[in-house]
Amino acid sequence: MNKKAGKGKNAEVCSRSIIHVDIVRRAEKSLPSHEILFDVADFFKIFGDSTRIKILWSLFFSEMCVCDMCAVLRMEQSAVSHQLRILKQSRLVKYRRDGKVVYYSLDDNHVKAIINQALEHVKE
Amino acid sequence: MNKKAGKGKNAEVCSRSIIHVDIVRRAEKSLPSHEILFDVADFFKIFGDSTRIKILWSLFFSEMCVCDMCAVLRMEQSAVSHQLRILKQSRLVKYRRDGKVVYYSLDDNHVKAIINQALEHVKE
DNA sequence: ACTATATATGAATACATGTTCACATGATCA
DNA sequence: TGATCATGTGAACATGTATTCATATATAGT
Repeated sequence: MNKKAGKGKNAEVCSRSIIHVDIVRRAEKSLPSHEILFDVADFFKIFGDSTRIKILWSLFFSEMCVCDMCAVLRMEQSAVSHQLRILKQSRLVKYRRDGKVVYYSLDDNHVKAIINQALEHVKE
Repeated sequence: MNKKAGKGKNAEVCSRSIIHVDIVRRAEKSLPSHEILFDVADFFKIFGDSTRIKILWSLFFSEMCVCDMCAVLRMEQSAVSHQLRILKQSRLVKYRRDGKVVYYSLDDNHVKAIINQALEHVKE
């Protein structure tokens, strides 16, 4: 079947004759490393959940305790805490403790701009 | 155990006494509708996969056929086609057919800006 | 020390999603 | 029409992820 046998896992996925070599080369050269592209995707993944979007949006105005967030989101405290942990690990939010209450706030200036950009896009 | 039994599914998740009512009200008022927030999250979800990021990035320079993309991404044609379908449905890419070959290109001016913004963030 | 309260977290569950495989579709050419 | 090639797509599979439940931790007050 395959005339170009012997190449093993590097076998081309379709006949090379139609490939535009210059375009492929240029794209390959310009692509950032796998690690960076992975990090970029992971960064977007954080915003890819409406619960986290709501949390971030709520923090646009002021810091907020977990209990307040549960009220705004109408979600269980546990679910909110789990999402806050993800946002914390991503350095998008920071927190301070005051007695039993933990207050969260934005830890990144670009969050608002990024979300608004997407919002504009969604609104057509 | 629960002194406030009888409230069923609407039971508050923590004692109301510590809630900052004004802050909660303001956040509630400012939050866009569930549908919009869902769409925003879905929009980010598209960018939350490194394969799709690579595809979009490759299209920064020129249109490209599926076969070229497979070469750039070193992935199977089927996997690339599946991702192209998602990008197509999201109106981020468009395509034209030329004989057997299908050429894809960006269909949204903001894609480059959005990805670059994330890239800057990732690079610290 | 004991109780109450606010938050965090591990495990379980249900659901979403990316890739592969096998095959279908659509186009060109003999 | 039959063969070949580029691409599309449904199903299966594996993996990832958001929420819930139960429980742990941390702090304050008695």
